[in-house]
Amino acid sequence: MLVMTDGAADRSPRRPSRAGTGHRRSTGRDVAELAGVSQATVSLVFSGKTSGRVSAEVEERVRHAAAQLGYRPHASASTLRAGRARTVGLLVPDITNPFLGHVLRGAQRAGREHGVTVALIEPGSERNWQLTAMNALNAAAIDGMMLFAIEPPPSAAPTDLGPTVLVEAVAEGFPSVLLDVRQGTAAAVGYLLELGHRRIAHLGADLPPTTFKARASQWRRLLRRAGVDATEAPEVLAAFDLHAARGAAHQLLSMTPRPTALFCDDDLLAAGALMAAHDLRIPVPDQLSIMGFAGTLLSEAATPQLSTVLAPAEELGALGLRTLLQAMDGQATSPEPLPMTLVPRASTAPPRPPDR
Amino acid sequence: MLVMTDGAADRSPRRPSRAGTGHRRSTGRDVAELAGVSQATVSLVFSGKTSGRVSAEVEERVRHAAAQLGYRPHASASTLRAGRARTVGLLVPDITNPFLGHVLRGAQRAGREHGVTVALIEPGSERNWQLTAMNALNAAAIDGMMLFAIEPPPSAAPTDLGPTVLVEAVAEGFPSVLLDVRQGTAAAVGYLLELGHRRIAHLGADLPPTTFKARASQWRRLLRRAGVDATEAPEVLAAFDLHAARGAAHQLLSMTPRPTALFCDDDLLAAGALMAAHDLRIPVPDQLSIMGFAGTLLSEAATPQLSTVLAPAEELGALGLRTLLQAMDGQATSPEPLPMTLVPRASTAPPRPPDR
DNA sequence: CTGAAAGCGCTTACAG
DNA sequence: CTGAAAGCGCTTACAG
Repeated sequence: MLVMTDGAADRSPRRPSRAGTGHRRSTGRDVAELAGVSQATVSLVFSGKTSGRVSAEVEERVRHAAAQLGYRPHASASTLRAGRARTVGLLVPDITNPFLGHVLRGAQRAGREHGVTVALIEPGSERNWQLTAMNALNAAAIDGMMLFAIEPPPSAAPTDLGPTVLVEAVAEGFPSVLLDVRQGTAAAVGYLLELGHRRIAHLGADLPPTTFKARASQWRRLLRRAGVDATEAPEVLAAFDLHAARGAAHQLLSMTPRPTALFCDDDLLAAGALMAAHDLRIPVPDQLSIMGFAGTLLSEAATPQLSTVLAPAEELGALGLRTLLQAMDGQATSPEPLPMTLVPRASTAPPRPPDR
Repeated sequence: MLVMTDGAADRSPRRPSRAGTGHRRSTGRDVAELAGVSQATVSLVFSGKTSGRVSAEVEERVRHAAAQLGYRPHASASTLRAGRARTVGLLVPDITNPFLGHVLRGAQRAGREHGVTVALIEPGSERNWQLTAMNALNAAAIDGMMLFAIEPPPSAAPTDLGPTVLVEAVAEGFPSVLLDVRQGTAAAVGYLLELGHRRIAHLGADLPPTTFKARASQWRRLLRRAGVDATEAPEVLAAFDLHAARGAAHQLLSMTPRPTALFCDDDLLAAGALMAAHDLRIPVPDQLSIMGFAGTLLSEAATPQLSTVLAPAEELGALGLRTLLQAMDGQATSPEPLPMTLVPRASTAPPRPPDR
């Protein structure tokens, strides 16, 4: 049996080493020695700045030596010297949001192409996200950040925060990356209208980001244009969780005359509405159509499967990252909003004429 | 309008500065100057090593000066000098797994107490997770890692990888943090038996981690002990996604005699089973009981809501982190597995006597 | 095309 | 209880 001593021998003042692993990390100097070049050349090779500086033959020698030693540049040394971390933060209000995984994945994939790492940050217990963000920025742990469905307070000027891009949120002076929620809402509500529904109620999310306001106003506009009166098409807002949505849907479904369709701000809310319909023994889609929004796993897993409007989540994350990279270069421009796709499934059908 | 120039003036060779923010980050030296102490004292204050080294009065002065300047220690400088990143990696096979958000949250909260950050790493496009992990470790970006539901290949010795803890996975020589899956399975299957079911089929996940094997063997053991023959209680394995689960459940539900209950390895698989029951017009729970496993959002959002066994996800993450911290100190011990909790909901009921 | 050297902002053993 | 100084491993302008 091998007993790993970590003690006396390792306590030399100037030579900190990774605990427990036994072997010392190799450095650029080690690689340089083995390859017979200077340490600067090694650095050039690993930062991809060889063109016109290092010959192909020397580069090959360096890479070979590095592979032999299992060398990777020390991220912190590089950050410290170069003044950038090549890491950006993705600040989210709730890590457990099912949509998020795909946004993060898209951002990470796009980041990988540019040598940038995406760190997921949930402000959580700290007082507020702005503090968290400033801390990360001041600690030089990140070079910039994406705020997902969080709006900066009006007091926060873009220059206070360092390079920042809003994803599914809007604020004066910040570049935004958005879904085309108006078009998505038009697709969803238009589809319900085409099926023959008129009493299309709205189960909305009671959250500040404008992405939700846009759904509401567009829904209202389309119904008005179709000649549906506001009294026929009620609206209830719910907190962004299953149980609040279930309660709000109960309200909507107790109205007389009862809505024949529910347009929900998110799949999560639609899942809550499905629970309410089940509670009240209202068959879906025979007596009630339910439309989700987002196209998460939840819309597929629901019974019946939810008709929804699919958001290109990975693309949103990737576009967010690319826009942030531009903002870090001082070129902050908001790209075109990303189109959404209607996905008709089993939770929607033409309205049935009332039985009585 | 303010035009932010980033150019000439900033191009001095020795003085890299954060782009676009206008103001230079303040350093420990700035704080020291303002507080009238040495830079070393500032460092002592911020690394919490003041006791018996810095007087309360001086500490207060330093903190005040730091607050005025908005100072935060430079994370990379600290990492470089101290030889540890105070960051650990959480390696996961699939970022979008709904269970994961809670595990990560638990790990992050526990980490915060120890000044440790948890970075979420999805190996994704890279060749394999081991490469990703070694890269992160070699780049000194992380000090250790948790592998969530991933088993290291038999060839990987614990010493190759640096400090590593397995979460919901087991391998020779690595400390493991586990759910008490045997107890959870006993709760689930015991509950179905008590309801009066005998033909309890198993819809299993076709994945390597032993956590799944444990469910299968425990299910089989309990049925055998209850006198239920293997032919009465069939088993089908499915890939870990909704559609595979749906297909596998179709298989189980086409058998004669049909199982009266399905014990599923995860809520996701149970949701697929629910879809299959719906496809086949088998009412749940009247003609078929379905048990999930995990207690994710999916089990709540399903219609009917899924009876399940709740895994303490946040606690699992927190315990994983604490165990990793111990492993980094050379004290690698596997804690007791975490108990799971039966949550009876609407997808289970006593079996109905066959109609014919 | 390559090398020598400065210095990023910290931490820490040591001297006082 | 406090300060001066070394050095972690890089990147980069400059000299050759």
